[in-house]
Amino acid sequence: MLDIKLIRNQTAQVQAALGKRGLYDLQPLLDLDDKQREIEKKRSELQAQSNETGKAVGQKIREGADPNGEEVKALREEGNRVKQEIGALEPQERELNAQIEEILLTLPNLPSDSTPVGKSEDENVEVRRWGDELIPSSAGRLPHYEIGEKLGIMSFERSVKIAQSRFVTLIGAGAALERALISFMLARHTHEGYTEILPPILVNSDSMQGSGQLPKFAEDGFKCDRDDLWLTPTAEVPLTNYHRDEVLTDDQLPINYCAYTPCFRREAGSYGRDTRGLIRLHQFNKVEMYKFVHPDSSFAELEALTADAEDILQQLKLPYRVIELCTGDLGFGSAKTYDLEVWLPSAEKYREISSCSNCVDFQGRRANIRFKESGKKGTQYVHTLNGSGLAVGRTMAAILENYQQPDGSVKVPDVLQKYMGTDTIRAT
RNA sequence: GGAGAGGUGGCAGAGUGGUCGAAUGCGCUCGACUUGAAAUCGAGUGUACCGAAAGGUACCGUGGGUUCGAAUCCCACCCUCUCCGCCA
Repeated sequence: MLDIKLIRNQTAQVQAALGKRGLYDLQPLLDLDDKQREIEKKRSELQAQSNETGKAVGQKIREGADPNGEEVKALREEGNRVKQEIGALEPQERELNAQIEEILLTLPNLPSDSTPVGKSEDENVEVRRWGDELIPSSAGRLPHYEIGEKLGIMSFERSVKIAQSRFVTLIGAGAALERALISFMLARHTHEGYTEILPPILVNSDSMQGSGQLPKFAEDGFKCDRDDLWLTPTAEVPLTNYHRDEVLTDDQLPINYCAYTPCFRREAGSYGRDTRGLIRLHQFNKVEMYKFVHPDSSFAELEALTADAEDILQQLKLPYRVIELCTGDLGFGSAKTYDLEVWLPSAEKYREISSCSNCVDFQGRRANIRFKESGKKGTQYVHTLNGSGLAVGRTMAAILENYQQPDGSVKVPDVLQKYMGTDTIRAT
């Protein structure tokens, strides 16, 4: 959520920054804000008057005036009159506040100054590449889902029977590889100072709003209607809301969390795309990293977070590149985002496997997460960052394709062998 | 699912219609004492909104209601805890 004060006082700058993402007209919001403040001012003056009257009644009675006498009665009537005036203003103010809130909740974050300006993903900027020399020749490379089915370690057909399309069932070494990846990633992150969290993966609507999925992206989520609970689309949701409505102290920051969770997404609007394989499923596993940090350090923390995600790919020896998203492709809550894209030989393409974002104070304001700086008055909103470290299914896909061998087997990456108890996956 | 208890400031815990944003204790900050620390003593210490400021307003789980006036009374809802049932 954007700061209404910022919008009010620096309208031109905010308008320009939003303009880089698309078209947003702030004028209706500003008009509502003007009206709201005018009414609030009036109402609070009347309220003061009413408080005075109330006090006067108490005063008189304590001084021995007849509670039913003329003097007190006159004051009561005065009180009633003021109360009526207030009663007329209150619904107006409530309505205005609701409208303002509604607009604020649908405005995306401002892109950072350093974010490249562009309309679509075509204008994203490649920042760096790693592991070019590891890219295998693509001759004879099968797509991961064919490898998986040949090895007997994944089944899409049976998953349709159990659930529907866009689900996978992993079998034997496939299940073990998924589990190995989760363990490996968590071990790496906890070793580097991230505290492991295993949160609820059903979350309420307040949580979905706090991290930015609601109200705008209700279509994308799976919901349990009877309970007002949603299946988490990402661990970012429970992790953000873990500290919702809290006031932290500056010596607690930065807070680093990592979490493994299943993630659930409808993937509405992508019906024709990635219909086969592990790339786009309704349910997938992800290890997420999340930071609550001091505003002064959030952009440096984004570099660190991205490096933490990259380290997983480097340890797995998977070639990848780092993309900085342009303003037109930036996520709703993000001010600056790096995507990590891993090389998929069968497609001869890089595919997104991680997204690392600095949301600055956007989620902090939505979820009301503040911190107190010792020696300073008042509170400030924390800055939050999130990054996949990594999407597990896509990592599995990348391993199967990059590590496949001429005989049809798949070599297990060195760092995973101790988790798998084997160095090769073969058809059984 | 059934029965009961309860939700007050960073924490603990008073407060059952008026001067209560809220006693007291702990914690925290500053000061005094001390070589330093502890202990002790003194002062201070919530958040948000409006306002240039003075100041004003709101907030005692949430939302309504009664009243000139509500933490306190009434209604609804939410949540937590205990016991019973069920259950991995």
